[in-house]
Amino acid sequence: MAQVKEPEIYWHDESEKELLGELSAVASPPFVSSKAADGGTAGSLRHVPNTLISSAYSGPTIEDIERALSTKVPDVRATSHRYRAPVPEKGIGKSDSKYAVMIKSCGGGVAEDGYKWRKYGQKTIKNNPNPSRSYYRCTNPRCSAKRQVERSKEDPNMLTITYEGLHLHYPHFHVLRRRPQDHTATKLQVPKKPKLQGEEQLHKDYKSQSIQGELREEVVAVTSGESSPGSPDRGLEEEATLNPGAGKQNMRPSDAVQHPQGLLQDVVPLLIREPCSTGSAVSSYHHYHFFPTPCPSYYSASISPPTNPSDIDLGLHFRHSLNLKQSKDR
DNA sequence: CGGTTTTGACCCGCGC
DNA sequence: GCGCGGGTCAAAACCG
Repeated sequence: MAQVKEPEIYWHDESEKELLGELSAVASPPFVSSKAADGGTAGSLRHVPNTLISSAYSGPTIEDIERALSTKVPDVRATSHRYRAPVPEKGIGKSDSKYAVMIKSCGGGVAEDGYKWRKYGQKTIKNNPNPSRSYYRCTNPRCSAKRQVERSKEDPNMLTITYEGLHLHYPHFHVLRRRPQDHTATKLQVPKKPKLQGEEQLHKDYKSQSIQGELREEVVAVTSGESSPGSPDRGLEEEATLNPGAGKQNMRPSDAVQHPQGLLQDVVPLLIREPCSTGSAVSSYHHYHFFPTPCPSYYSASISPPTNPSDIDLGLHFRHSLNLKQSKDR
């Protein structure tokens, strides 16, 4: 794989150093990837031992983050709400850190991935019968992650989500879930008027998204746990930012129990774990059921371009986990 | 009222 | 140099 280069990341203050310290203990990236940049065949499904998940990741690494943090640049964001995100010619912010995920859309929307995105543009794409590509940027001001969502040319039911950049914070729901009171609040949070559909609704419902506990725990059990203790005194956002988890190499069994949701959401985009959580009905009303309705296409996600034999077929993994859960429920 | 989405305009890289 | 197309900006509209 091409060496991942430095992202353009702007840091505001000394707290970033703390973040760096936390990140240094993290082995898990925000997204599964990837050797995606190494090339391969999209859609190929292979079952790889779970233990390879972390090793298969070839996206931004801690080293990359450290390098990025070592290259401080003037903080444009801090001085102006309007900024033009620098797009380095080379580096993590560009092609090397792109992860294309193909996912079958259920219900006309795109799946949640655990992060909060703000749409900043939309373009019609030439040679694509499907109307447009949407551009999203992570709402976390410290985060330079972006993603593009477009429908596949071949199959309008397939969404191609291209992630670009690196999340330097927890997924949003991770924070919600980590606090018992938040969890309760989330559980009771039901939108009064689910109106929007598809991707739009996704963003609206984002804050009410909760973890589908049972499956999540199953998946975590076969992948990786999270050991960062977290600080109950920190605010949500701060906790999300400064406490991005810890690597499984540091994990103790008790940690997995304490934080059953683990790092999964840090590692696997929720769209893969939960590709059908595309609307308010799913994300808001069914907090404790992985899928409210049968969704035959779940886990049809694949990392693209998949690359080499060490690629992970997360889909197969999670399908397996889901099957376990469904059998239990029967 | 603050955050998000929409959407036309603008910027910029690339190919010819 | 020019045109094209992808990516981003930014003001207005929308929404809770």
